[in-house]
Amino acid sequence: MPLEKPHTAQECTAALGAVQDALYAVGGKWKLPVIAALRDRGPQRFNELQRSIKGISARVLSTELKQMELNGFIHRKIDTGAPVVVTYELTPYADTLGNVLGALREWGAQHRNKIRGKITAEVSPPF
Amino acid sequence: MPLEKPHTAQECTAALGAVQDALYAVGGKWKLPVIAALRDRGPQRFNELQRSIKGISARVLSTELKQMELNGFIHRKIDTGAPVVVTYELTPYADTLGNVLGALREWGAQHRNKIRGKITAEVSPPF
DNA sequence: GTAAGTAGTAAACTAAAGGTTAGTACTTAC
DNA sequence: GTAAGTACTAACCTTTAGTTTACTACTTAC
Repeated sequence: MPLEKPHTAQECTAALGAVQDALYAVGGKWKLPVIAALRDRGPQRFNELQRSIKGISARVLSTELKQMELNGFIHRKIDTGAPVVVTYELTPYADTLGNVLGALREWGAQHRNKIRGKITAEVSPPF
Repeated sequence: MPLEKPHTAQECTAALGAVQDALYAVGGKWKLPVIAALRDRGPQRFNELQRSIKGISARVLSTELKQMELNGFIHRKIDTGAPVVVTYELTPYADTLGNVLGALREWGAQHRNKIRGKITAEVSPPF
């Protein structure tokens, strides 16, 4: 069952809203690549991060980082020494996405196979 | 860990792609409301469905239904009797979204509380 | 025959997301 | 002092998502 069956209309609306909030938090083109870059290359500075994530522009990186900071996924660390150094890093809170991303990845992988299978099945038989 | 740590760059890219495919399949403004409407009101005809989902236009409903049919979530049943009757219904495959939607709803609900808590905490102390 | 319903599609629009180019203010290396 | 780097922001443009309004072709009830 897609969403456990809620009993009241309020519960149903709340469940829908919660799912949509979650989708919004990880949705868009670049949030996952940002998380992935920080996860497997560690904390990075702005330009470093831009180079890590192929194709992202400074403008978009900047806005994504701000949203993700608001959502608590990212910490913007400022060292106010001789040259100010700004470093972005994942917070422990970002780890709470584990289940969500795990479920999405698993379902997505299976779905990809299913769709590919369908196309191959429709096209291949006579060959 | 957000995404179990893959060992190769290929695995990492594949995992990211899978997550993005999944997000695409359930993303957008209306796919979840459509699923919810069919889930709790049962199979419905086009205009019926449009009335069930407050605010959706015929054009958008039409395109959402087509995409969801391609993804295998929905079956378009045609009874070619005296008046042709078209009915939309969820397929068993739509149920495979259970884990994904469950994880999203749970995380989303918790996140909503966290964010609300933060704002209240920031604003309320002196009062 | 006309009013209302079914199952949509077409054309034109607005809004939101994202991309491109350029520029700021500052620092460090040569 | 000039070239290159850091950490961005501003202005503008394109693309995509979603909305609005109207329309078709067909059926059923009165």
